[in-house]
Amino acid sequence: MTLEEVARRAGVSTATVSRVLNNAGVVKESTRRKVLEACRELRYHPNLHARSLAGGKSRTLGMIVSNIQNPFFLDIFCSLESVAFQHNYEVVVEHTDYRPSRLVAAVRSMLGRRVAGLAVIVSEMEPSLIDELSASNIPVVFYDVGHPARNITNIRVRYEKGMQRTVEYLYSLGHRRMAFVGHHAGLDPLHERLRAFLDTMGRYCGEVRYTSAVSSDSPAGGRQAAHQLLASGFEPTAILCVNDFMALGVLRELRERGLSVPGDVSVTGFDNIGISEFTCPALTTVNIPRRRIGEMAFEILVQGQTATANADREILIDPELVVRESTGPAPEA
Amino acid sequence: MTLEEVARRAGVSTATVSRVLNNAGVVKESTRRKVLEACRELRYHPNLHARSLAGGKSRTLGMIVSNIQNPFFLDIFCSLESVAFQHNYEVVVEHTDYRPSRLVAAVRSMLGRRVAGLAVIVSEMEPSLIDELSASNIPVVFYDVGHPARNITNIRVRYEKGMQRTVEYLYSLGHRRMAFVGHHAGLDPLHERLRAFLDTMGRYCGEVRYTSAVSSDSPAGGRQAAHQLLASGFEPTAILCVNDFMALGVLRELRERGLSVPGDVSVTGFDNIGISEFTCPALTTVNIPRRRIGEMAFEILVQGQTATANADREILIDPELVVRESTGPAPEA
DNA sequence: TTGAAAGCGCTACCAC
DNA sequence: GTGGTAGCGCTTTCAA
Repeated sequence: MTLEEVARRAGVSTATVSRVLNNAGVVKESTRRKVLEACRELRYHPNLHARSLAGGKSRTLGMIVSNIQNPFFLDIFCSLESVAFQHNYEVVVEHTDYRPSRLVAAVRSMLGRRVAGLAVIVSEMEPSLIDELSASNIPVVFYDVGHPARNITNIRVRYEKGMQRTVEYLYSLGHRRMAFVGHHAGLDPLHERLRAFLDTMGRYCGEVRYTSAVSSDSPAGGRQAAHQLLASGFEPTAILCVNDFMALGVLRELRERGLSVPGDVSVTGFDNIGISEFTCPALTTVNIPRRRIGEMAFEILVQGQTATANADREILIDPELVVRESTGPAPEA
Repeated sequence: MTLEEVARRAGVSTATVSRVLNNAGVVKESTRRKVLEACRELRYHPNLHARSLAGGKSRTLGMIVSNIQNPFFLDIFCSLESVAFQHNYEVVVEHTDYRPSRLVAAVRSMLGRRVAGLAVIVSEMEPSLIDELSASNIPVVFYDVGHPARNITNIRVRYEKGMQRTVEYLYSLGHRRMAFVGHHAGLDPLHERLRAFLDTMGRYCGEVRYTSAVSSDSPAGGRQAAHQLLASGFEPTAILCVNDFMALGVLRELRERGLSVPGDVSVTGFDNIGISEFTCPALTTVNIPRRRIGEMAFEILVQGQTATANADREILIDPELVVRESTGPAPEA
């Protein structure tokens, strides 16, 4: 089914059909009606590839995330998608499973689609990408990774701040043995969270003992990490998780072991995903404004042509601690 | 950046560049190298729209879901995506927010993309769609809704079975006051779950009292529904949720109210999503094999050309009860 | 208000 | 092995 067949059926030219379908130019009401009817009868669906090719422009945004199963990423996607939808854009999402090679492939694929803008919300990185993207000339938003450039805006969260506040808070509650649960040790931005943890620990040198464990980014991973942690004999009074998703599993493992939270062990997450409020006990965490990040991404990608000052090319977010029920005084305090 | 520029730079024809890029036909190793280098230097990314247009075929599958935030849908997407990826296909996903109008738009959009196959995993429906899709001639898989047709395969879960087993199980534990928590009362397949509940209730006529509440498909919705339920004065000893996602909220509300699960109230979900195992207490639910559904969808869409018998066009899944910790004897039993 | 026709960037077929 | 070239289905001037 093509434009031409519709045109023939309606007894007009393809140009006219195109005008009708795009509400462009002026078309006599009667012909418009004829065209629309022909479309219906023929069950015509315009070929979007042809449209993009001919039109040269695109109303599609791309988004790449590390792990779409983690609500943190999913929420940002939904937020972006929602604003985009309101503005008559669509967004296609791809995920990398934290693998740099898949990141590269995903970026290529997005560039091949000629997306109008690309949001890269990932934890892994491949240095060559920033050159490739910067050369591509399409608006790009990086979250967590990458560097600002002509067409690249950076959004990053000050993890150190969040981590620091969390540690200070726990310290003030008397905790002196803390453990960090993370995932994918090799990745930079995650390393950043771990480093933030270690740095903060450094300040209490001697005073606070600590360790860390690593597994996959999932509740099951969190559970496994907690298991490992507990089996090691190190008896933390507080476990800080790299994110809420893993914290779910940590909570579960603790319960399984008969340890009460926060009675025996305090637990903190990071991100403040929706379900962190529905865990038992409700999770103390660090809020990252995912909705806002999605909205910002849209603004930057679509309306960002205005702001060209490189000064605006880096956006910093200060996360804030959200105290709920999973943290309390250290047992021995 | 176009094929032609690459060809010029490499000193060959566009045909040759195309061959190299698609590993098609035979190309001398030296020219192949030249072409590849030109691509690299020029940072060339083939225009996928042009490719689809010219090639006529597509390695993209489409998937439409009602609520991508609900892990049930997300899991099926991930499963499909994963098999697809292994076979060098991609899948684009769109979500409808349970709105028939968005379903129609999503289908149109997918048809416009000329996807190689379409999986429609939704709870809402628009009757005209099945005609439209059946005319489109692309392989389609419907889950829960729609009817089999020449190019349409149906996967459906026998909710009645799952619901029935759940009710029987609860009944055997002494429960005589049950409540159903659902969402989007108007939708057919959901109605189906509710009806399954009501039907089963009917069997115990007089013996079991029951009611139901409705809210949005989210933990917050579940919480609200539970709130409403409890405020009504009806004191259920068991709450059956339309899915696990909402059950999360129900569990939370109960805890908030100081009601113990399963001591005071038993709770069941449906779907057996990953986190249902991580709730507190772990959720008794009905398993729906999401991974398998995603895999089946792929097989049907991509390899399904073989099976043409209409007999194969409907696949039934019997869900099974997974008993965990959120259910127990009725308090007064 | 409408039509003719020149591309958009690529694939695929047919020559050489 | 490689090049020429006719489309793929649509948008978009430019004329009429």
